[in-house]
Amino acid sequence: MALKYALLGLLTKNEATGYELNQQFKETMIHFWSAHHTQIYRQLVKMEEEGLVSSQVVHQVDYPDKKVYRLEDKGYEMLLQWLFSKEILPSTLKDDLLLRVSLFQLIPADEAIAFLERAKEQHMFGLGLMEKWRDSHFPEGEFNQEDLGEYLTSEFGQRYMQHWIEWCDWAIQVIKRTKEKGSDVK
Amino acid sequence: MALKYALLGLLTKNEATGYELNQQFKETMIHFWSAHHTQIYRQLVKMEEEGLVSSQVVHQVDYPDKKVYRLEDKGYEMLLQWLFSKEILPSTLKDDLLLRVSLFQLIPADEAIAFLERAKEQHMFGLGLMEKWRDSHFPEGEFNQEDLGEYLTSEFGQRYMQHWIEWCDWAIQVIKRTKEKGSDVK
DNA sequence: CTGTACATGTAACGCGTTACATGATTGG
DNA sequence: CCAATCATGTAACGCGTTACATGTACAG
Repeated sequence: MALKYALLGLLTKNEATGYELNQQFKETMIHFWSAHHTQIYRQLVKMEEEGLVSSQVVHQVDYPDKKVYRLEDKGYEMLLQWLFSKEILPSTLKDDLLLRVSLFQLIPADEAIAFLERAKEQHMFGLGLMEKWRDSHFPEGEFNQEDLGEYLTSEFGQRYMQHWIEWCDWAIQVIKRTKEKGSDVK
Repeated sequence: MALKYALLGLLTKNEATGYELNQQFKETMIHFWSAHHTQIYRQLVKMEEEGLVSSQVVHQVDYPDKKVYRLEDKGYEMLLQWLFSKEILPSTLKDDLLLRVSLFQLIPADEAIAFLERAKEQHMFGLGLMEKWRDSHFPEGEFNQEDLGEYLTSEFGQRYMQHWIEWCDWAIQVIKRTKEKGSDVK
């Protein structure tokens, strides 16, 4: 159900095509969400059937026609209701990389360390992108009231990346220490 | 595909019933994964068809019969192949709570603060559970080589909770500050 | 007498992922 | 000439969630 609210939320800022909504997902929601364009198109069709959004086809000369979606009152009401009423459940992770980490006892220590070092690089790269994004959107940490949500979640994303990187360093040290102790561990 | 590997991974430790695998998910994989028992039963049937695991029905007198699954060589090989070969992609979050945070500009500041305070409590509760679990499984931070993966991922889970809690404190302060400045923000 | 744990599932539906399809314009 | 970008989708399949179904034993 949450993709629906994500799309309604984006449409509170501007009317947009499915394509543009997909771009916005990749750009701003990367901090805490992801969605494929196929999901977005599917969801938009459903939401129009339910009367939450409406669409208008815009003819273009040099480009293919596009379909612009606009938020309807019913959609806005549903969004606000969700924002106020839904209960708060602790968030759960679901992470492929950590699943592999949880089985590190099955592979050699060197493999495990190499894995963590590559994972660290990936997250450092991600952090770099987020920092750049924040600098261009909120220079000097300044933000407008209408961007409050984005400001808060982008900080979350950045801290999450830092947490990952720090944990990688910690985990690498742990494995190196158990390696030194050698076979007398266990 | 990942649930398959999670189950194969658990079965490297011991043979188990679907019920027990579900318990183990809730207990140890809570740090980075979740799965419903219905998924687990469905996946086990498929894995048996593929010859990755085998099962044996054990009759019981006072309880219903149970079906014990055991890892087969083919399953173990597939698991190791996955552990070694699959490329490393940066992890992506998907979090309902953050989706709501990203729309905080649509609700009053007091509501937003109340939301964050409840979210903080939830994560403090989660942290407490994880700390208890770690103390009982790894007293004094000691662990056996065969538990390396669990040791590393449970640290990740704990740090993740701490990161959440710290971010909540930060976000609450940000909102309080914009509230003070009042209408001259924007 | 009620709820919880044990133990295993089916059915229905919705979300997530991958592959495929089409076809124009612009930049290197 | 090739790749990328703009723009919109269908189809197939697998994963995730919720509701329902069945029946016993034990603790409070």
